[in-house]
Amino acid sequence: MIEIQACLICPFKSTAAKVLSDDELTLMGDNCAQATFKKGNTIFKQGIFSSNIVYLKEGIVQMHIEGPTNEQIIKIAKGPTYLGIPTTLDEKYNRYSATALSEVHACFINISTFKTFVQENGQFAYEIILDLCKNEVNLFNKCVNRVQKHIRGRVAEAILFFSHEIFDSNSFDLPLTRSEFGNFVASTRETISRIMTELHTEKIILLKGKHITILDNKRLHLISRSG
Amino acid sequence: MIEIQACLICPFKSTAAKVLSDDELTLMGDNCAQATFKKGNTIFKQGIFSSNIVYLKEGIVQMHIEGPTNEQIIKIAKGPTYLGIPTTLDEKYNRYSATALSEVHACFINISTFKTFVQENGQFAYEIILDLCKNEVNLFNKCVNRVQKHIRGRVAEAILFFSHEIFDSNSFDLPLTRSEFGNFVASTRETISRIMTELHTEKIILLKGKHITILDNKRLHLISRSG
DNA sequence: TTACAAACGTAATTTATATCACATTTTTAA
DNA sequence: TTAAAAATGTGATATAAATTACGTTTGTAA
Repeated sequence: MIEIQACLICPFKSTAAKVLSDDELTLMGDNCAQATFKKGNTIFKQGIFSSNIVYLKEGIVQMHIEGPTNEQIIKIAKGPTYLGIPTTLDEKYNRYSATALSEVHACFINISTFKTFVQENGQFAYEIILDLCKNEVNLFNKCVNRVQKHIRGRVAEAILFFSHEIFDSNSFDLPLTRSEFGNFVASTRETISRIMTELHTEKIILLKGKHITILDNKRLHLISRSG
Repeated sequence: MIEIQACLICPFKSTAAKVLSDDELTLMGDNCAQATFKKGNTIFKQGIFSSNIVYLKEGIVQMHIEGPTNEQIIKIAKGPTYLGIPTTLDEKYNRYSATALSEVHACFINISTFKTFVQENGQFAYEIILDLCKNEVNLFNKCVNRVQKHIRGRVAEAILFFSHEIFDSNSFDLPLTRSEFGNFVASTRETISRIMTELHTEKIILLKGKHITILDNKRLHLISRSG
C-alpha cells in the first residue's frame, strides 16, 4: 500500500523537517511515498540498490547486517526517526537491512530531493548532522558495553533499553524471540532463557512469556552498570 | 605550540574544506589554531568542555572512551580526517578522548565558524554528512566483527587494518603496546602475545618486537574472514 | 481437534579465552 | 652504568558462556 504523502501537514515531522519551508515540504511530499509494513516485513534489504532515504514515522524496527558467521542485529529503533541515511547516502546499495518489529509506517524520500534540502537549507543539514553525531556517540557506548559487560549486565541493559527508549513503560511485550534477543545482546537463546528466569526468580522482573514487567528498577540498573 | 593557520593554502584540506570558497577558507584560517602533539599526548579528553571541531591534519590517533570497567579504544584514525565532530557538535563536553599515537598536527576549528559553513555552504554540509555516514557504516561492521569473530580473526583483522588503512604497507611498527592492542581487539595482553607468536611461527607474519611484516597476505585474510 | 513446527526451558558438557603466576626482555630515569 | 619500571612471553588454571541434548509449551495450519 503506497500513497503520496502530504509532508506539509504530517504530524510526525523530524526535527530536521520542521525547519523546512512550506514550499520545501510540498516538494518533499511530491517526492515521497509512504508504505505500511506488518511485523516481520522487510523494509529494506542489505545489498539491494536504493534511491530513497527511509524515514520511520511510526513503529519499531530492527536493523541487521550480515556478519562473518550470521545475521546480526545492530540496532533497534522507534519512530519517528530516519532509518537509512548512512546506508543510502554513502553507497548506492544498502549496507544493512531493516525489518519491522511492529506495524510500521515509513516514508521513502527521493534521495536527490533530500540532497537538495541538505544543500540548500543549512539548518536542515545541521539537524541531520546532529542526528548522525548522536547516533555515532550512542554506537560508541553500545560497543564498549558489549565488550566490557557480562551477559547479565547486557541483558539488564537491553531490558532497560526497551523500557526507556522503546516503550516508555516498565511493562511491555518484548518484540523479539529469545533467539533474537540473544542475538541483539551478542549471546544465545539458552543463556537469555537462564538469565531471564534468574531475574524473575530474584523478583527483579516479572516474566510471563514475552511480557516483561520491571519490578526492581534500582537493582536492574545496578546489574546493568556493574555488568 | 599554537599558531594561526592559513587554511587557504593548506595542503591537507578535507574533502569538505575543498568546496569552501577562498573567503570562507580565509575566515576558517582566522578561527582556527594548529597544535602539535607528541606520541602519548592527549588531544582532547572525555568530559571536558569543548568549543572546537578537531581536524587531524597528519598523524595517527586513538579514540577511547570510559567503559563500565576500564578505558576502551573505540577507533584508530589517520590524518587527514575530522576527529571530533560527534563529540563536539552533539554535546557541550567531549564524549570520548583522543590521544596521539604518533607525532600529530591537528587544527582546532572554532565550532561556531564550522557551524556557519554547514549552514551556509550546502556542499560543505553534504560532504560532512557523507563522512559521518561512512563512519557509521564502518562502525556497524566493526561491531559485528567484534561480536562474531574469534580473537585470532580479530587480531588478523587488526593487523590488516594497520597495514591497509594506516601505513599503506605490509611492513610497519605497531604504534600500540601488546596491552593496548589487546584492548583494541577486545582481548588481553597475554592472548595477543600468544596469537602473535602463533602467526609468526606459522610464517604468516614476521614479528620483531613492535615491528610487523606481513608474509602471507592470503592466509592472513583467510584467518580474518573465517574468524 | 489434531498434527506439526516453532519457540522455549533447563541440565550436562565443552571450550575459548581470561586470569594468574612468574621469568625474561626492553625502556626509562637517576 | 646501574637500578627501577614497564613491557613482553609463556605455561598452568579458572571460568563465563557456548554448545549439546532433550523435554515442554505455544502457536498455527490442516
